[in-house]
Amino acid sequence: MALKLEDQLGYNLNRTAMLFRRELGRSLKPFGAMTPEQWQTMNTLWESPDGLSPSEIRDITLQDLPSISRMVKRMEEHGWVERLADPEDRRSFRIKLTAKGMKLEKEVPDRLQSHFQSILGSLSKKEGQDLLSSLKKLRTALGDEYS
Amino acid sequence: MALKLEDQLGYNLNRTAMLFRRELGRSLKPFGAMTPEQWQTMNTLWESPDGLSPSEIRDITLQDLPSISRMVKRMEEHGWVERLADPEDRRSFRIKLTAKGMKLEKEVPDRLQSHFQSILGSLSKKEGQDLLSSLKKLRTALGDEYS
DNA sequence: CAAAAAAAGTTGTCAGCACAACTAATTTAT
DNA sequence: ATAAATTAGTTGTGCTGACAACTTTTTTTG
Repeated sequence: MALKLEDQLGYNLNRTAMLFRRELGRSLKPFGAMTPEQWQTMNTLWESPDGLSPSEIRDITLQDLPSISRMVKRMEEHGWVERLADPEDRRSFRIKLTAKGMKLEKEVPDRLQSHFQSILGSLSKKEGQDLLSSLKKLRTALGDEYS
Repeated sequence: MALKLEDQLGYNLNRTAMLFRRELGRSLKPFGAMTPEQWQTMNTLWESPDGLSPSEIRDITLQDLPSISRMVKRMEEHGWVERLADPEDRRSFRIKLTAKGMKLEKEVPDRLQSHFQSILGSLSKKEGQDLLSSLKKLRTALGDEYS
């Protein structure tokens, strides 16, 4: 190919995301076997007092429904969430945090945030903004529609 | 959190990479059930006439050795590659393309390349360069050392 | 209103990531 | 030179991504 692998966007995008996920997973290890995907889901739930349906989680996190279905089962077993019937649609249900799940919000993110901020701190403010803007453009080109 | 999810770098990075991989997988579908990871591996092999060891593939693609071990088995079954003893190190071996595997280089990438170039074309030349540069900085911050 | 189409989840299967535990071979140290 | 440490790869397990097939419920059509 014309371009060296090291200078291809797709390669760097994928590699950076993999490293990021790996680092997140390892940082999460001390906190009760929470996976990156579970952490992402917990994050969305911490911001959603009314709970979320599996479909809503899918739209936010891009996980597929089968994975969410099985992940929620595990999160229930951990006691972080519970499934409540959706009064409006009997096909669906609401996933809501338990008291235990809510407590995790205070315990987990603090150290994580400082850790990842130091990583993102390797970029200047402008670089960060430009990166964000470019990623959003790529998302649009990849057919991702967002608000 | 202070930042909306939609404006977090990690979120956008992960989401863009997932969309990219998904799109690649779907584009690859017509070509004999090749997965994105297998395609990435084939790409490195097309540029390595002497073959690669599993460890070398790991360094290039960031896949882990267990996955590579099992992936190579499948690629052998497809008849794309073969495993040859490494005369220098009996623990290792060389993975080399078969004639069938080499032929795939001409058949697959053409349409793929134009497809993904149109996606990457949503960024200007400068945006692409800046994106690349920022991703490399993040890689470094994430402990990835590269030439 | 009844039939058809669409949507929400679940389950099964295959592929990949991460990690642990293991074997075999090579390198380093004593 | 032998013992210890390291390296290369494999196998097993749990979790996730993608897709197909399926059930149940809701929405749309005729």
